[in-house]
Amino acid sequence: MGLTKSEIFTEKQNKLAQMMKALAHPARIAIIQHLVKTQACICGDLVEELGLAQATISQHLKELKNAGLIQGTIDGTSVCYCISPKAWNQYKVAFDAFFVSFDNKDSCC
Amino acid sequence: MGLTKSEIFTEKQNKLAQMMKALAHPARIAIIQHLVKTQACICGDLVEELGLAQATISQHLKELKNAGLIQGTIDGTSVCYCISPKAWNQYKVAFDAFFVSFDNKDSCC
DNA sequence: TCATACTATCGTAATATTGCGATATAATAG
DNA sequence: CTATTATATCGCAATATTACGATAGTATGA
Repeated sequence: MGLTKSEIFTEKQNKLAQMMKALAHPARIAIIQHLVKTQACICGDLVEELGLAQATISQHLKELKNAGLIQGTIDGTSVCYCISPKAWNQYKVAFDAFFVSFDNKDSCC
Repeated sequence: MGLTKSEIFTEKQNKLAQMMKALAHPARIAIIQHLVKTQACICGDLVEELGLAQATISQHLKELKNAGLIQGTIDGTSVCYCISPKAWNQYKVAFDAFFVSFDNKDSCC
C-alpha cells in the first residue's frame, strides 16, 4: 500500500489536496513568502536565505513549478523565479471556496 | 535524511505548512466536505461514503483531530465528529493572510 | 453476563518525501 | 576554447505517509 487511492475521489478533491500538498512544507512556504516579499524575481540566493543545500532548494522549486505556483525564466547564468499571478489567484479562489463552505458559529457536539 | 528541518524555519512557517499538510489528502478533504454538508455530526458512515477501510478512515480522522480541525464526542457506541468552528476560523484567517500577501496582476518574468 | 456494534490501535507492506553529495548541464566571461 | 558560475538532475539514505487486516477496547441491548 502507501498509495493514495485517488480514483475513489472526485477530480476537485484530488486537485485541492494536491494544492495543499504543494504548500505543505515550511521550505516551500518560506520560498513563496520570499518571492512575495522581494517583489522582484529572485533566483538562487534562496539557498543563502534558507539554510538548505542547493539541491534541496532546487527540488522544492521544481515542486512549486509543477504545482504551477511559480515560474522561472533563464536570466543569464541564473534562473529568475517569481509567483505566477494566474495560478496564485486560482489557489486563492479554490481555498476561499473551501473555507467559505462552512460557517457555523458553534459546534454541534 | 527524510526529516524536515523545521528548526531552520519560523514558528509561523512550520505551523502554516502543518495546516496545509492536514488537508493535503483527498480523503481528508472528502471527510471535511462531508462534515460540512451534513451539518449534523456524522460518525462512521464515512466508511461507507468514502471507499476506504475502517482503519484507514479512523487514521485520517485522528490526523484531522490532531490538527484541531474536527472534534469527536462519544455518542452511545459510535463517535460523533464535527468541525471545530474555532479552529476552522483560525485556518481561514491564516490561509487568507497568506494569500492576501501577494496581489500583483502580472508576473515580473 | 454475553453477544453485538462501533471505533481505535497495532503491526506491516508499499510507496512517497526530504535532504544532500556528486555530477551533469547551460550560459557567461576571459 | 576554457574556466567560472548557477542551476538541474541522479542516486542514495533516512524518515514519513497511506492503506489495511487483525485485534483490542468500549458501550449498548438482550
